[in-house]
Parts: sequence; structure tokens; C-alpha cells
Amino acid sequence: MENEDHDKRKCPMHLSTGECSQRLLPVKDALDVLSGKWKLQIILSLTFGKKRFKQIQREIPGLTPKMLSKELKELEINELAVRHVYDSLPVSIEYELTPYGRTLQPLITELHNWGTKHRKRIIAGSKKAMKK
Amino acid sequence: MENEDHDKRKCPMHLSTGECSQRLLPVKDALDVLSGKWKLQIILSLTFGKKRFKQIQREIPGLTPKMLSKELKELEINELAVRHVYDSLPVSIEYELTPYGRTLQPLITELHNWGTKHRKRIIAGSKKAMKK
DNA sequence: TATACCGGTTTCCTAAAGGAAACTAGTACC
DNA sequence: GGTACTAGTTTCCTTTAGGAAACCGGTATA
Repeated sequence: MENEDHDKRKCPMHLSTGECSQRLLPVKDALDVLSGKWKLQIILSLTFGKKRFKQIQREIPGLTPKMLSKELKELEINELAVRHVYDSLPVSIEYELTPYGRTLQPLITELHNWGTKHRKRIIAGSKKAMKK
Repeated sequence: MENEDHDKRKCPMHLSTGECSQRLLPVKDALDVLSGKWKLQIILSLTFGKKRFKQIQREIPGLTPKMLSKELKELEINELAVRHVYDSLPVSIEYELTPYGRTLQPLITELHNWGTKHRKRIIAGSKKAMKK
């Protein structure tokens, strides 16, 4: 009547519920640091190189100075980005990914790849909807 | 006095501000679908195979039925997951990733990889802090 | 009949996220 | 002196996310 999976409370592939929970921990940790509407976009922007505050803001449409300031601080706290102050006149300030921040590159790349395909799918879908 | 990057409002690597914004679009799209505290964890859980409602809930500590229900609906709307109703007695219901949902696998893998390293870093960091 | 499981829904509530706009201080340009 | 740019901060406000707990109908089990 019921198959094995149901009774034994197991994930298929022979993982117990507890083992599955274990596997979720690293994902949760990653998500904690990367959460927020803008963080990943800011990181992506910084993967192209050092940036000034206003430059980042210009690149990310809709991003307010308040949010940018807040998110940059969080990136600094998590050691993903650094703030450089050059004491030229006027002082110029640049943000840069740390080496640790750069370890996010493969993840960002995947996000970008998937996003690109997904974007095509959405656009194709909305065109279909238009025809109806 | 100022270097080229500042004046010409360019990203390093010869991308203009507009070009940078363009590159951010796919990431924004991906984020739209994957946002929410639980979505990626639910997807990860489903990468291990079909799951029942309570089974998912048991695997993800802290996840309430309300949130699970909501997130699953969004996954369905975005065609990342399907809801199967088996008319056995009692009816059993299972959730499964769609083929499209499975295209998230590389992304999830990267998230898991990075999360694993990050988790080690956090734990190492907190141990250091303890010694002080 | 009582209890427990499944797959949720509903209500009520709070905390956090986030937007808009104004404002600051310093420099520079004209 | 007036305007504009940089790098933010501050205030006020609205929206949303999300948690807790109760509840629902159906089935099974003792």
C-alpha cells in the first residue's frame, strides 16, 4: 500500500531526514551572508573591478544610497569587500572584493548563467501570452 | 590627477556603466525566482528526490507549514516544481522538481560548495574569538 | 471514541526590509 | 556666489516577510 520511502521517513537516495538536514546547513550559511535584494548584484558589479560608490549606484538601477551603504557595510563585516580611502584631494573612495569575496566567482557565474537562460524563458513565455 | 576610470565612468575591463547594468539583469531575474528564506533549501531538498509535505518540513528545521505551502506554490508557478496527487487511499501527495527545476543543480552545487567553505571559516573564526 | 498522522489554511501579530526625500560636509568648476 | 559632484547619513514611512498558534477535513490506529 505504501512504498518504502513513506514508511521509513527517508529521502530517496538513502539519506535519512537528519542527513538531509545536515546537507542544508551550508546552503543556509551561504544564504545568510548573501541575503538582501542587492548584495549579489553589488558583488557581481565588483567582480568587474574596483568601483566608487556612485559608480555602483549608477550601474544598479533602483539602488538607493541608503541601501548601498548598508549592503556595503555588511559585505565589509563579512570580509567579502574592502573600502579603500585614497587621500588624494578630493579623497576618492573605492570598493573592492577581497580575495575571499572573489571565491564567490563560480557561484556568481552560475547565477548569471542560469539567469540568462531563465530570462530567455520568461521573455519567450510573455511573447506567447501576447499572441493569445 | 584622476585616472581614466573615474573620468570616463567606466567599469575597469572596459565595460561602460550601461554594459554593467545589462550584465546585472540576468542575476536580478534569477534572484526574483529564488528569493525567500526557504526556497533554495526546499529546492535542495527536492534534488534528493520526490518528497511529501511533512517530509520536507521535517528536513528543514524552523520551516512552518505556512511558509512551506507558500514557497511550494511559488515554485509551482515558476515551473520549478510539480505537485503530484496519487489517488491512493489515503491520498498521498508528492512534490518533485521539474526538468527545468533540475537545471538549477549546478547553481545549488556551487551554493553548497561555497557554503561549506564559508561554514568552516565561520567556525574557525568563532574559535579564534573564543581564545582571546 | 480518543488519538495521531497528513496536507494544508487562517488569523493575528511583529520585526525587518526597503523606498523617498531631505540633508550634510567637502571639493571643484565657472 | 551659485551650481554640481562625491559619499554618504538621517528621518519618516509603507510594505513585506515571516513566525506562532489554532484550526480544518480526511484517514488510520488502538
